[in-house]
Amino acid sequence: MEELLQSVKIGINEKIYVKDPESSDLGKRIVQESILMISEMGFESFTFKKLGTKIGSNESSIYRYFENKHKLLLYLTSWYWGWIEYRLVFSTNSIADAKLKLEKAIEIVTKNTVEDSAFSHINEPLLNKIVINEYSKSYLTKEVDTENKEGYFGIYKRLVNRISKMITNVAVDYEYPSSLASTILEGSLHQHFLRDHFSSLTDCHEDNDPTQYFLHLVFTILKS
Amino acid sequence: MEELLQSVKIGINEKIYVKDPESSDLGKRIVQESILMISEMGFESFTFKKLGTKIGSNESSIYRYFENKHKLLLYLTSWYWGWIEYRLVFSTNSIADAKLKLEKAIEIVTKNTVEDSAFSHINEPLLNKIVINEYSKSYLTKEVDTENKEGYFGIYKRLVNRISKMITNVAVDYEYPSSLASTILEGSLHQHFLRDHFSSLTDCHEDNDPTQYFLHLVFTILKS
DNA sequence: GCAAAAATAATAGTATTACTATCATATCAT
DNA sequence: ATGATATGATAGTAATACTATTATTTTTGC
Repeated sequence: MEELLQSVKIGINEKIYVKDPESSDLGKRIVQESILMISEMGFESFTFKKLGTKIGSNESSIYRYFENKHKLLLYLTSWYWGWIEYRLVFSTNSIADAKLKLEKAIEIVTKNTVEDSAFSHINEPLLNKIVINEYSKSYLTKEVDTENKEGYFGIYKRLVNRISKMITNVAVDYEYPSSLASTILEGSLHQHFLRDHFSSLTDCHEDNDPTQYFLHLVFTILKS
Repeated sequence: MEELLQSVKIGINEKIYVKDPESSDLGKRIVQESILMISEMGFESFTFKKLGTKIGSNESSIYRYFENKHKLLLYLTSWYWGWIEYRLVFSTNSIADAKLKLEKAIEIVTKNTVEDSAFSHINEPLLNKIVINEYSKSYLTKEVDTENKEGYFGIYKRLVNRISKMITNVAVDYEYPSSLASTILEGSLHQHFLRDHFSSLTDCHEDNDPTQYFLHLVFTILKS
């Protein structure tokens, strides 16, 4: 299993990058360091110039991998969702019972992220922080529709649809499986954010985490 | 009632602006035109220079009202939530039944916005678009915690808490009233966004709007 | 082991942004 | 009429988000 995982590569829409960062050492350093920098200083303060200095490389070299920092964010978040999807498929595949399957899926999607040794240059917990703090910015733009047509959000959409189908498998008559699936994904990021910055707006704290909240919410709805 | 409304002013944290835009003609034009421009071109493309040109005024004059465009966004979104809160309090005040009260609140908070003649320089439907597309950007920053301490998000927090209390009044034993309230507010904006740009990720379309989805969701949960 | 190709680095330059500062002019209140 | 306040015009700055060009390394194919 460990060995199997080591050969897995998260497949990302090739239009998102100019040159595949997985294909070279510099590329991997760009990805690795950008995760550290963005999680530390936030997406707006992050620049290719700063990243170049940090990795001892040149600004112009980074542009050979990504057109701009928006594309880099799309790359990082796509990778994250691809990784979540992979883990979701992997862990739910063998579960026959629809309810248990959905339960597992919700756990994977809403739990706080732990490190995965299979991808050594990627710090998953920090990437998770980035997704919580920055993911919305990748689609709340004037270019969403064109970028969506280009398939830049493909992995995320596939993930929502997987969960939507799992919901339908638990309750065929439920009228809002896609809305509920997207609420789980987006809402979970939001609850994590509230826990960190607006604790009075959430009941998710130490024991009561977003996973508990959404498990209760989803299964109460689908029971009826 | 019409006359009563005409004298209402949405109270916004004074630290958000340098000079109250409601206090002058130029200020009102700044607010009025910025709503049109931001909703049309998006927040990132919008600049004070462009706004100055549009209203036949000077960039430097706009800086006398708002420190920067981030503060202007805080102002506009605070106004929006203040206006929603006002309408929510106004229309639920006379309702004695807790369930009907919450139902009304959810309607006000999740429905698509219609124009309000009481505030002539503010185009509420366009402001609603701005909130859907840009609100997250106002708090997904490195400065959230300091700005939160300054009270910049006070109106929004009060609104979430009002709904949270209404939830508790319907179901005392429900464990996640604040999380559910924040899910309704944030989730509703998200479902509106998905309807406009990622229709495959939502079941909210013409007839099935976010209001229906959340009414069903909330009352199913609180029933049990 | 060497030449060609590919990758990376260095440098310079551009338009735009997000301001700040200063000074001039217009309006308004007493 | 005077002084205060609001607004406008102009200029300037540092940083950003790039593009373009040329130089230097590194890789690779034979």
